[in-house]
Amino acid sequence: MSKEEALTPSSAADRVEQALKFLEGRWKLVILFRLFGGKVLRFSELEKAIPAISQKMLIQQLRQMEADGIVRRIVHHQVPPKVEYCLTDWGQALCPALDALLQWAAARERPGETDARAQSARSAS
Amino acid sequence: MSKEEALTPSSAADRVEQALKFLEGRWKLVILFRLFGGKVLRFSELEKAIPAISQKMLIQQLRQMEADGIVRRIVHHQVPPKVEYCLTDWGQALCPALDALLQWAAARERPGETDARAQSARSAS
DNA sequence: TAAGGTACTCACCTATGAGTAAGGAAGAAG
DNA sequence: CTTCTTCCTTACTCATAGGTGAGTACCTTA
Repeated sequence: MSKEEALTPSSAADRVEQALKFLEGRWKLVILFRLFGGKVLRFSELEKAIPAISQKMLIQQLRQMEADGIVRRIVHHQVPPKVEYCLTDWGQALCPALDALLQWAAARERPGETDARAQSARSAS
Repeated sequence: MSKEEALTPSSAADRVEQALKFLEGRWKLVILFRLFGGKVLRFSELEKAIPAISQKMLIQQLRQMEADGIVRRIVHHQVPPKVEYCLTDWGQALCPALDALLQWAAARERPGETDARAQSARSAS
């Protein structure tokens, strides 16, 4: 509200698209929600928690999220290998944003939730 | 906060994915931001406002958004055809959700914005 | 009759993401 | 020396979203 007043429709759309890129990917959200709340899971635990995912996809999505700074990867140099994953602070910070999205979706077909004015002009046939 | 306590990680991820489906599509957000603020534009105006889009893509995205209940289509039965598009109330209600997303994205690489505690466990090498 | 603008449709092509199947490093256990 | 577990990689196929370019229906103007 205080520093950006010169955002055109295009630039705003661009930024949102950039933000959404972090969430794109068939399994990112599933992983995210498994890790919300400060949970720390190892690779095999995630595999068990998400039966439908393949190892390749799991690691691919995890790596992308790690590169994006959403999840943190903790390697324990043991044998057999042990690698744990958890959210970064920034990853945790997604919670309110996703919540806003959920509330928006929940307001579908439920008039008078966001603002009470009825929709006036309908079709000037 | 009051009615849904039984949402598993999977179901929550599912709902967010459902919500994000409404925004998926190369041009949806661009169109959305052109229409935010109660603006009413006709087809040719949208075409001019978004030069990179083709007619097919424009109409495709508009139709999907109309079917989703995000935009309203107003047909004037004139003789050069005139069709106008604007957002529904629900479409307008997307604003705060997208704003939350933007704020989250803006918090990247800026520590101490959401919560001030430093990240403790780093890598148990 | 012909040209032209507006909103829209259709047939086709391609780049990308998702998926499957298989294999590999690196020791510990036997 | 073989086998086991765990995490991860590589090679390949496939479905789909996105994109191009052309065409259509309608009526006006000249």
